[in-house]
Amino acid sequence: MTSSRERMVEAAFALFDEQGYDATTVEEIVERAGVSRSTFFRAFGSKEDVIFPRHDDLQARIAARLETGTPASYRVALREAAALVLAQYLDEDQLALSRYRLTRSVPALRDREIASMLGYQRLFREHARRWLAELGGPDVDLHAELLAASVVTAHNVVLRRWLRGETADPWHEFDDAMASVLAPDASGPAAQQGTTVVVLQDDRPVEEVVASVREALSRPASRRR
Amino acid sequence: MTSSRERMVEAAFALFDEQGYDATTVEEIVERAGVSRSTFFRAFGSKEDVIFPRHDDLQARIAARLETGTPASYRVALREAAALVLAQYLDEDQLALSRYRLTRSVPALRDREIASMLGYQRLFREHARRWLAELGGPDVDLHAELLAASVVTAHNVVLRRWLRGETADPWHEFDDAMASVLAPDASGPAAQQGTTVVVLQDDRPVEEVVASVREALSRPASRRR
DNA sequence: ACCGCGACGATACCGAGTTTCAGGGGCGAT
DNA sequence: ATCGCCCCTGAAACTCGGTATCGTCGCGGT
Repeated sequence: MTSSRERMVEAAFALFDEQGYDATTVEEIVERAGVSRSTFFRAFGSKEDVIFPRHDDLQARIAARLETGTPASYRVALREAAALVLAQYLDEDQLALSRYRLTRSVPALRDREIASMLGYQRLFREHARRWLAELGGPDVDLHAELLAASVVTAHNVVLRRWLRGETADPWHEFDDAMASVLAPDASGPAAQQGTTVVVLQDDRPVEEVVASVREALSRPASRRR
Repeated sequence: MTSSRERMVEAAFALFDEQGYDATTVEEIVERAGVSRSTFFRAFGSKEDVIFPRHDDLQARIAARLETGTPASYRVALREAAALVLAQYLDEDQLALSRYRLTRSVPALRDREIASMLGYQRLFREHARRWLAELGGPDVDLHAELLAASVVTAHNVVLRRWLRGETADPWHEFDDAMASVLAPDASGPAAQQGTTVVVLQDDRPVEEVVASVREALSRPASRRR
């Protein structure tokens, strides 16, 4: 005996696959699932929510994991909390792939997924802020924000690769991505670019630089450096 | 003679301030603005869009500036593109503050603003990907993504501080934030003596650009823009 | 049997957004 | 001046997501 909630999720994804998200009404979903409109909105609150059936659950597990972190081990806490998200998607498998197709094609759903990711990022940020505050350092707010954004972004890159079928070993890529973001001696993404800024002039007189600029502007744009 | 578009924006913000976003219907807005419902939806497409009246315009300006970037000068391009966003908010002033109050209290609008920020971030990411690809280096995708996320996040921290009235000099904080995310290590001697000249846009008269360069070189490095 | 409670269904209603049709006012061409 | 064209506007009907209300059924506890 499948629960009516499961039947609604199943019916919804099937109909979205068949005729698209916008073209599918809640009326059709509840009809196929054999329930009433009231039941649908009681269970999911909105038509969009049925796309992310286990969102609340995941958010709670992330919060729980972050709660156990300490300033001394905050990198591990962030890494494992991000791993919870990846594990959830890998576990959902077909559901995650269907959702990916939908979020690619329907802007409203894409925005919705982004918002939920930012929800996770908010959890990361708040905990990072506390940890970094205890550790001390300059501009804790900015650093915590950047840390959370980097972790979530790195996770998303790996997740998206898996969703596109571009990787066979997402966990390995996840470890690498987390290492490049959370490595103790790395100060941020800019420090790892391995690129150099081109210094065009150093101690030439100002007027000489100005002359170079004027000359450069008279050349075709494609040749400018 | 104010345009009907302006009157609608004005009426909408006034009503949102008075009675909140959800409690205000489009009917009331158009009534105060003296236009019809049809006109409203023709001009803005949705009730949410009226909150971000110049969004399309800003997005276009960001894209235009990023187009002028080169691999050698990508940090400056990113920095100045981000500066466009901050400048837009500072310019809107009261409108930006009203919007901030709304986005804090109405989840739907918060999601909407996040989505538009991510729209900017997407522009940053795509251009960063191209630039980093030309420069070479490991995992261009990941680093382009992290770079874009870091720039946007750093910008948002400064913007939010200004919106909360926590800073009197947002441009100074912006410079610092961008430096901590974009600048190569500034402790080397080359960074102290060097002068980097980057021409981003060339639709201004040559002499005007030259004048800007001369003037900029006479100012302290941290204040250049 | 009685009660409480939680899940479900039916209905009415609100408001956002779309579609369609009907003016109406500039504006250049003849 | 008149005609035709086009763009902007208004009016009204319609779809559909989401909310609120109320009645019903099942089920365990007493």
